[in-house]
Amino acid sequence: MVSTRGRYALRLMLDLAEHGSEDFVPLKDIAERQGISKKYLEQIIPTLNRAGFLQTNRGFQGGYKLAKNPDKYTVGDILRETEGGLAPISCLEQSPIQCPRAAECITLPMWKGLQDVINNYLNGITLQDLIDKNKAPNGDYYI
Amino acid sequence: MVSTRGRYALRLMLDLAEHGSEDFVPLKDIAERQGISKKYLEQIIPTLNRAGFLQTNRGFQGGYKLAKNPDKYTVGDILRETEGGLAPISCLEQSPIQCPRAAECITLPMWKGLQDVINNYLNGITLQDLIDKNKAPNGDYYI
DNA sequence: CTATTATATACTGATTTACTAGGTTTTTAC
DNA sequence: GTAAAAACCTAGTAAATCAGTATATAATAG
Repeated sequence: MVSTRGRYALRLMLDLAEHGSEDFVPLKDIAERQGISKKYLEQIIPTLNRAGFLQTNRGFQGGYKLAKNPDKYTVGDILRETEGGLAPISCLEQSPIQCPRAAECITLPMWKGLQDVINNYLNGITLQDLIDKNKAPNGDYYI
Repeated sequence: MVSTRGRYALRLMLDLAEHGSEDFVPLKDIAERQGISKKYLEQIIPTLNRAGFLQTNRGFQGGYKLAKNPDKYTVGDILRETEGGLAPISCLEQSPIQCPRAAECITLPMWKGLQDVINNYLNGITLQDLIDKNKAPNGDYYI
């Protein structure tokens, strides 16, 4: 289950993709448009920033803009960064796997398969894809 | 992220599939074989029971057995029951969706697609499939 | 009757989630 | 050079969830 952290980060990035082509966009504006607490976004954005996703300017008329074009960011990129990974079970959080049962675990390959299915899906969708809704008029994002 | 509840439930069901063809299997045995606290399994098993997955007998030589053959239970069935659903975000937990933003939400179809991808994958794997590891010799469970 | 099992309910410590609060630093307009 | 606007930093907190324990009751086989 992805938390508000990841979901808000995605909406923040989408907001920048839609509104921040030239000027820097202050967090205040994003918070208002998206209906999310600015204080909470302030806490989420350093993760995006440290990942090199953003350009920032401080002070008057400062704010944020995307470092690259919207088609260069996948949903998978953003969620992995802000959620701290997308492992479906805790065993798969570290690699190599620490669990002493790993060698004989009958369910492990199934979980790995699930992880692959999730990552493949999310890596196939960019911010630009989400904006160009016509790419999938019936809401069908299957790969 | 699926919790120990769902993972232990799956291992419990697999243990029954492997060891409980004729006799009733007591929880004590499952707990020992799987290295899981019996007390914790006692708390998880009523969910499986209420879902009609099990046959039970109390008292001496009592225990549990599967109500149907292992190929009749998918991983999706078991996880949805014990985890209380497999929605990737809280918005998708109820249907119809309650979120007032749903109509204009640009990310919602993407999340629905993720939910479908997850469910399709997990609905395609039965307990029997997990036991017959040779079905996927390289651990490749893709559909 | 007794040992063995399931079943039911309540409790608990630790962690995570979703925030809020308060402050400091940097930049710009005037 | 001052005021305002913004990013940036750190801490706190109420509620929920997680991962179990603990205790008691009910049914069954022999």
